[in-house]
Amino acid sequence: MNSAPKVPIPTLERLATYLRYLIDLEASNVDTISSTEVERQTGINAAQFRKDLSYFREFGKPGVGYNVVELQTRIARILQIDRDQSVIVIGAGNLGSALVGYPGLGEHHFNIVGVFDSSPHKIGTTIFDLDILDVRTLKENNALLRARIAIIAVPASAAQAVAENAAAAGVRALLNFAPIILKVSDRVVVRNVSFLQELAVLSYQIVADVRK
Amino acid sequence: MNSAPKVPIPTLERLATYLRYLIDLEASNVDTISSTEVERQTGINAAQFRKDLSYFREFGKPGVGYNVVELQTRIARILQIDRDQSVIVIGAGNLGSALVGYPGLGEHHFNIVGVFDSSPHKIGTTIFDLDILDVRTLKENNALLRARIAIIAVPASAAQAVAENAAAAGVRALLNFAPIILKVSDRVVVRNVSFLQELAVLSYQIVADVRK
DNA sequence: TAGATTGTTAATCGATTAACAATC
DNA sequence: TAGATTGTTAATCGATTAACAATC
Repeated sequence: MNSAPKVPIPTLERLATYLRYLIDLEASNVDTISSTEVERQTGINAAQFRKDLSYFREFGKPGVGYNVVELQTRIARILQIDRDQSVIVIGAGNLGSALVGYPGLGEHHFNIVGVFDSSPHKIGTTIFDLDILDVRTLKENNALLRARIAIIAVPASAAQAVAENAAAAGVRALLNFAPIILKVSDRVVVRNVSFLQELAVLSYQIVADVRK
Repeated sequence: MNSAPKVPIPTLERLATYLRYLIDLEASNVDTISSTEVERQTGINAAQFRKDLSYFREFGKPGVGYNVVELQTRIARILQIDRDQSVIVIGAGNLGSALVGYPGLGEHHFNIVGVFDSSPHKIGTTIFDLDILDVRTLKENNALLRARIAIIAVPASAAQAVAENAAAAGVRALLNFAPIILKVSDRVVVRNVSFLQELAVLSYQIVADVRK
């Protein structure tokens, strides 16, 4: 029964890029687009684009191209962002707060439904109209909130424990901003975002570039 | 003269991970580590680890392993984060402000030396002891600040123009948080961070997982 | 020395790109 | 129909992993 072909992660990442791009095209009243045009505008190889889509059955018309609105709808459905998703944010520091207020989230159906922190000074206060809850009550609260995605924006020293608590509270996916490798059950998917790593790579590339 | 072997990007990313891990090891007073032990603790394949290091000449002693402090020093030097680097942040909204105050940056020699915004309400005020400067004066200011890395934390609609101004101001590397594909000269390196993309991939993976 | 572990070459795996028959 | 462009297979490229001689 498991005939679903495994979709490469880079394909999924590009799918999100295509979606953003298609939203812009729709706003510009473009109704059809070809893979060659996608390449011209985004730099992503036309064959790559077609191959990426081919993991999910047909989308386009040979000789014509892809209908912008239809493709947009299909990609949104594939990524499950055609419907509301509840997300919790753990850690209400500068970064956590910025994420709670991040403007694009709602538009993409990611609804922040809870914010948690451990500091007595923060618990009970609000950010962007959300009460900051005690991280120790994560499990009880998420029994009601039912978020399956959690954003971890706590210091590295707290992140592993937070990840475990989130998993115990029914969370299935973690977006981790703490600079640490989380060890979680394979029922939980993790993606890491590391500012320091990004800057370090850039730092190397500036110099490597000079050598060419 | 161009005999430098091309280092894969994933290798550079892992190098930053190794560095973090080595700093932790040093704090725990471990002085030697083997590639097998690295695999056990980080999940990164031992051969991968050795291969990654092999792009940069020898580090270890056969039969013994790697000296933690020495390896740490060498990786920091490769990534150019053994010395101070000036970084500017463009966009002083929630995200930009959070990045200016991000605690790990200074420890890794990334010094935020300037923050820019376009809003008259923000220009002239301070965040984390830094004056917010007028983004229209980017070029003049960076002639003094001499940052080669810029973090772009402005809305998508402003990002392309900001990237061009940064490049004109001598910036060589961009860490872009705006959800848009920047078009820049190939003298400028870019890395993108997209929260929405990360969440979208997780969103897909939660469901894909169920099918297995 | 014997045991352990490196650095590197070769084998494998997976992702990207090219090519082209099918089709609108 | 002729021209354009898809979906997919095959070729290429590059990264990961395994294997092992060199060496501490």
